[in-house]
Amino acid sequence: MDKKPVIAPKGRQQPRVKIEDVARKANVSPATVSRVLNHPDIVRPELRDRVMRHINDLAYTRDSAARALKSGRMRTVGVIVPTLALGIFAEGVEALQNRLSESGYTLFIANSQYDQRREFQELQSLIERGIDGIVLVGASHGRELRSLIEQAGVPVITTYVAKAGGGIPAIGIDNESATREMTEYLLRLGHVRFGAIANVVAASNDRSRARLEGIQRALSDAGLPLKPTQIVKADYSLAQGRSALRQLLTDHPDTTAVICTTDTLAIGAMAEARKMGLAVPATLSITGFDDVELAAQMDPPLTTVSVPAAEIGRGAADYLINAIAGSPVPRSVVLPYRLVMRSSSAPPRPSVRPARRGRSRDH
Amino acid sequence: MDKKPVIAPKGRQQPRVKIEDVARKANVSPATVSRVLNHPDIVRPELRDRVMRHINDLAYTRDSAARALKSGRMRTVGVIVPTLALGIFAEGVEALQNRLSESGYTLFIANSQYDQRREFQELQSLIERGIDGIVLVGASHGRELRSLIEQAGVPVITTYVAKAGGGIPAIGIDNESATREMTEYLLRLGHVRFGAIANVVAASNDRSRARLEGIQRALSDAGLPLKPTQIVKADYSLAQGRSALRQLLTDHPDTTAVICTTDTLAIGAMAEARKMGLAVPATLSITGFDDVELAAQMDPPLTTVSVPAAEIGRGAADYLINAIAGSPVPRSVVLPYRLVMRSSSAPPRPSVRPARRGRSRDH
DNA sequence: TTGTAAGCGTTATCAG
DNA sequence: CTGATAACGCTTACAA
Repeated sequence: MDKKPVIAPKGRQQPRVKIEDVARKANVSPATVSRVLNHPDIVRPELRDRVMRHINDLAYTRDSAARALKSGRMRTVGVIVPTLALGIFAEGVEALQNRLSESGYTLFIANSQYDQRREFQELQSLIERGIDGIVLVGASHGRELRSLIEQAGVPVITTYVAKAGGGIPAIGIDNESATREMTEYLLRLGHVRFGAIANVVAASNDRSRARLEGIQRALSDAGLPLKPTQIVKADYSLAQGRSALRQLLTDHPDTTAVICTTDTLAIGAMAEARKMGLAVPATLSITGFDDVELAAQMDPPLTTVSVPAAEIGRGAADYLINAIAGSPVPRSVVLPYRLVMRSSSAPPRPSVRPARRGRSRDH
Repeated sequence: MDKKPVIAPKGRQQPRVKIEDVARKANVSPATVSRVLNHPDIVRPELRDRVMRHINDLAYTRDSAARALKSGRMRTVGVIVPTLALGIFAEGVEALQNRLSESGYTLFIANSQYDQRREFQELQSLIERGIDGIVLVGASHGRELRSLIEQAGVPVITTYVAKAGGGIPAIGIDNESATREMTEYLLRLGHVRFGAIANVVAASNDRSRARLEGIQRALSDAGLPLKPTQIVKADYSLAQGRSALRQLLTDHPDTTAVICTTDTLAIGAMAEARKMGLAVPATLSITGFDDVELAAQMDPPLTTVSVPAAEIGRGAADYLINAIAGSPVPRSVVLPYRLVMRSSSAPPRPSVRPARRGRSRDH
């Protein structure tokens, strides 16, 4: 009896079963075995069954490297997300993988940490791997990357945005329009002193940039353009949501509505508001973006924009599967977002103004 | 002279640059080009540089299928997680991918939705893809799956647990010991009426099962064994944390400490406690597990167990890289967890009991 | 140090 | 309907 050493044995295990082994056992040629697997309908049923039995007996599976070499197709798709730490991307990737898996594709994953150089490198590595399709996130991609894609001649789709430059097809939502609507909703409630917290620190985060533009545009159109100090830039952490709110209220203590470009920031802002003793929404309305699971469970529940991440993932999978097969595909797919009005937003308190203020009358 | 057949490989655009093209341009043999790429040190520098120039000129990259076929190595690793929706897994996958990428490996990802059958199928598909290593999650894997792994002869490691059955190496924490410590801490604070909320609904969630056992064992050892109604089973959603707390307090209104097997459940429980008007921690102590980003930002901040997810991901990558290379590898790696005492836990209020009691003297 | 040539396992073509 | 055979693009003995 051999005692298991702490050290893994270096030796290669028993050689893989190959098509020839099956052929020999079944007394047919390798070609026939191949046909049984790839075109069962052109093999005499009786023979087909016999071969199949041997295939199962030997637990034979085709070598994917050899298949890929022969056919030029890997049946593999790659995705590069900025990070998996954001639930919204994780959800999209999960849906993408599930749909691809149903169609016999396998998914390579990589992350760029919001760094365009890293994105390029990871993509290069994936292309060298011979992937048949590429899923990216966002609209901002260097022209270097676009020419890499072009040269590789691999179908690509970018996600979470409604359109992208360089002729790259996209599937996602119109981020700018979503925040514009959200802002208009707050305007209708009667707000006039706004603040925005936007995670536009990462150069490549065009989603948040578009969202910020939506806010700015709506407010400009309403004759209430945001001053630079009314916009606090942050990364995507909860803690930055807190400090951003604090800074915003230091500069503009009379703000009544804060629009955040992600739920994470909004949740941080709500936490800070609570700590500062500000009632949400009585004193301050706060809104987010993404509709993460927690949003609905906050106290008060967070008003936000729901992003159909799973649908984006599935749509990207379908797009690529069709494109790879040479089937016709749409140029772009704009998915609907959904404004979810919850209790973190309300009309501003009428009595907020400077001077001494009497007791609030509304409750 | 064999001209290229009229029927080009379906769908391929301009034929790929191959090693022979580079060789011709550089006036060397294909073997030399190959050596420049794979063993640069054994090629005369001058020649090497010339070849390199042509490689760059033509933007040549090796066909990975052909390489894999020849070498029997795909330089590819696969991971199967229950879901990416849990930040803890997303974080681990991200770290895993980053480390693998540094070593020239690419990561296939799949998810099982906590379903052992799906896990088996996904693994089968990955193995057919010729992956060189496998990362799994948790200790519970059917013997069918284990024999599949054995037969494939591919290195494997399972994560987030300290040990697994079937001789599978593991990297992770001792979940049972962690909750035992947490429970003992609450006992030391003076709690005697406990409740547990555990996401043990998914049959394959052995992490939470182990955590629950840790709680039970500590309480049994303290002579305070949990009754079945003191244990509420849930899935891993925030909403279930809410309803679980409500149910627990319906059955045992005098509970002073609730131990949850995940932060998500704990956060749900805290939300519900607030809604019910129960002060945390004054009336009720609540603890979680995972130390997600939000835990520290809660009000009050959540006492929890910090799980080194990134370290687990990196460790799994290193393990596989070594195992694939035939280097010695440890049988298992137990990583330290960290109890993070925050303000959601405190001694029970002395005045909860029936009969009158003197004022507490300790403060 | 560089070139030649033999496969790696599969599948498509063509002949039987 | 089935069998022999020639690639697919690359790496690595082995030869020069």
